[in-house]
Amino acid sequence: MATLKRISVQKTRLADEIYEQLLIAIGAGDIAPNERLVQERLANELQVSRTPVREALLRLEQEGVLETSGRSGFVIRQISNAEVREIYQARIAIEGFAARLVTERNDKAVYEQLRNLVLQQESIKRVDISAYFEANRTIHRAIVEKANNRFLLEQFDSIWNRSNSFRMFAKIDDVDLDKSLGDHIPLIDAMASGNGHDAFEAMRDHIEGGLTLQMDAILNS
Amino acid sequence: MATLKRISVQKTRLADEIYEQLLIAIGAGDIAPNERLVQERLANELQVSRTPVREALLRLEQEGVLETSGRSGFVIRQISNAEVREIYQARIAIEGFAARLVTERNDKAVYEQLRNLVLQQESIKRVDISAYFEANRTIHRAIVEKANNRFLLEQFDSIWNRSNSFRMFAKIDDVDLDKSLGDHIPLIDAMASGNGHDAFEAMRDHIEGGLTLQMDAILNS
DNA sequence: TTCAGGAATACTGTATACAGTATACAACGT
DNA sequence: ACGTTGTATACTGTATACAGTATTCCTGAA
Repeated sequence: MATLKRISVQKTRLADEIYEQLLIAIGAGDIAPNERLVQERLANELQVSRTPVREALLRLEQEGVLETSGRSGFVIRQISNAEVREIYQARIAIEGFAARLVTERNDKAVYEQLRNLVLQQESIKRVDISAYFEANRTIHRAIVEKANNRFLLEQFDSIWNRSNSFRMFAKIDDVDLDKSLGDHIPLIDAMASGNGHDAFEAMRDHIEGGLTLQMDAILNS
Repeated sequence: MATLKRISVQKTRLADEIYEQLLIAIGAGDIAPNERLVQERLANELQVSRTPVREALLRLEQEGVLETSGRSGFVIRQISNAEVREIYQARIAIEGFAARLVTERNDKAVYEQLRNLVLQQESIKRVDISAYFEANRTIHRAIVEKANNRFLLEQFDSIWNRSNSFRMFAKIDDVDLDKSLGDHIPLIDAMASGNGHDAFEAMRDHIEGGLTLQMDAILNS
């Protein structure tokens, strides 16, 4: 008998779907910063019981997206300015080293794929902040993916999920975001130059540029 | 009226305690690699209900320590050789950059504190692998702590928890572990020399030395 | 002995029930 | 109006109940 493919079993837990939905809702700003996420209310809205809702909320709490507000439910965790700086710094550690690893692979095909992706993402219509955010995330994630290290990728996702919930770019002017998004080709070029250290420093400069924009926007708002 | 201290509220969830216990038990090797962790059995042993046990297991699954084994409970997730390499590589990203940050702070007092800690940890009686592991973890964690970045520290913990559950050093000879533990003072010296890049590379060399020991041990066993 | 088939079971995932405590509210006195 | 006290409520955390499916075990035929 021919070996048959296992039919997709969708061994999916409700908790996972709820987790995803909440993350998206938070990123889209559909949940107000002070809104209380109450298990029973969410369960009613989603037409499930409290159990999977609770599991999703606990996971988001664990990941630093939500925090428990005593006996009044969960709330989106607010990030201080100091934490914003630390997030960008941690990104340098991960994405900078990923850029170095990619460079040390020295595979021309990889650079071409990255360049194509950047061009494609830069050309999308950016109607809102979320679109900017996703384009940026897609580009940076692709670089980390090319480093072939699932732990670096995991940590990338972990840190970006938090930025997502903070709606990191919400305060930056469109014109600056546009400029920042256009900064990616030089980054790939630096990687393609072949020196791992230069690649790291290029990523570092790029991310620090983003941090500067972010902090200026916060201070001017 | 005198201001009274808030009595310790211990707003602790059972799930958190169970999580800690399981992590310790796994690290100590008290749970066999193929042992099935069944919710109801654990609940009976711990004299609690399935709910907090399940929450702890789900968290450990999420963190990559356990994996679900279909309808036969949870099992310790085995790590492939490729993943071992990736773990060490991710450590270079995080701990290397942390070393650079510490060096760029250029605070003499910090180096002294680190040196004292290293001397203290190197002198402990090492009765078993776990003691080695913890001494090593303590030293490296202290360095990351000095970088003053809670996200780097979080990622450090995340990755070391996995190593712990993998019983990372279990196969390495005592004599090699001894030598490796003695390698930390030169590392601090390199940081104290004041150049951030050198600090990064020193940490990189140090961690890659550990990787070599690890891989040799695996291949010879 | 080995394999197929089917019943029993073991375990998960989800729903519901219960207990306890912080929070909100209302009533009262000042 | 304002604060204080008692009471109701809302919400969490934990326990238990239920449903469904993979896994195991047993039986019997080849």
